[in-house]
Amino acid sequence: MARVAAQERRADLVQAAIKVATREGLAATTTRRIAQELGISVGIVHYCFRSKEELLHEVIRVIAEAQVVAARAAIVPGGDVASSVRNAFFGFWQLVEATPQAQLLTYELTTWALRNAETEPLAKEQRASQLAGIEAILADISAATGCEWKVPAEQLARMTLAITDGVTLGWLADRDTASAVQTLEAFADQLLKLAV
Amino acid sequence: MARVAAQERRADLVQAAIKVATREGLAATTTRRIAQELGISVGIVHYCFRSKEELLHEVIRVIAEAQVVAARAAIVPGGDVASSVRNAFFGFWQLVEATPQAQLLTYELTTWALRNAETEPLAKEQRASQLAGIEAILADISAATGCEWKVPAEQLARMTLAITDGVTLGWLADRDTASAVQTLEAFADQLLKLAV
DNA sequence: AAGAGTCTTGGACACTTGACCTACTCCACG
DNA sequence: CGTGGAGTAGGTCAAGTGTCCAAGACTCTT
Repeated sequence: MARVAAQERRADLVQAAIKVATREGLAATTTRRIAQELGISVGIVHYCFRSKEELLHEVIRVIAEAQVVAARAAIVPGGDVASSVRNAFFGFWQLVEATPQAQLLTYELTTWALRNAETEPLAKEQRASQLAGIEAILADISAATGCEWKVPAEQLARMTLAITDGVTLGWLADRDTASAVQTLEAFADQLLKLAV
Repeated sequence: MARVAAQERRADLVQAAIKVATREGLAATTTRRIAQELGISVGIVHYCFRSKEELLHEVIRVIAEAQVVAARAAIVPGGDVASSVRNAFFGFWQLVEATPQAQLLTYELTTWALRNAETEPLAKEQRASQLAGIEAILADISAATGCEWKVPAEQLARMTLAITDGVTLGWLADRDTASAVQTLEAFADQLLKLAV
């Protein structure tokens, strides 16, 4: 295999792990399977990472970052509050529909992280970055449209995250897109009533 | 070990599996560990169930039923719409706070079921029964207080499930009870505006 | 009491897992 | 050059997994 710097290999391994986990599930994501994805030998995994767990830590961090970036890029700036909020939800939903397996993976990673004490902080971290991302979007909308929120941005972010998480999880199970979008729109309307 | 009828043993095994999975996580729930929980030999698991998967199918069904029963038992009859809705949310939240690991298990089971084609219907079934349970609760409230809902009960149920799922998942990560309750209350208020 | 049918046992099986090891190849630098 | 260390290949390891089986033990019917 081509010679690659260890640090670059680490990034490659993280990406390979994400690919495999997205496609086949977290349970099927073994060190062998990850190495196979890159066409390299298993030994490299333990040369680049102290353990498989350390690799998964990195996976969670990378995904959390990517989520925030993707969500923020999805919103279309400009327009009034109503269309901004709707656009934000719509952008988010496009992401979900385009990458259902990736969404499922985030839930798998969350439950995995929550199951033992040492990885639990990662779940908190992941959630904190999600909330921060949403708060940033709300601030964007507020700045772009000159509106204010009746409730603190922090609480608004928590409500939004609960909604998106809940709707996504439900849709992953029943795949009823029409209902999911309808629910999302209903919540968007409710949210708009909190704008001044 | 004491001689037990196969059908009874099946129920015992399901309960043992739930105990182990709740306490130690779905990944740690092996056939050996389940048998150990009952103090019986591993062979019995495959004497009573065709496979471990069949056992987990049963686990999902039993848990889904229990959830609905618990949620429905939470509402206090009598009183106005506002207190009924609040009571329902409050009762649900008490269950979550009392059994965080059990809630985590439901998410683990959902992601597990969604990961392969043959168990996927179970995830749908689980969700359908949750929705049906919430619809029943909404109907109860409607009947008891003589109120009507501005939107179809089905959509209302979907919104409620999204909220409870989202808030629960978030709380499992950050354990910020005050914020979770606040978010739940905010949603309850929004929901009340849909009552006539 | 004898037998049939129902449960239980403990071990064996084929396989996968994460971890680790050693011999090797290659490249940059002195 | 040539040498040392970074990077690789491929294999081994013990411990785990779900599944299966033969043999025994219990309980009811005849």
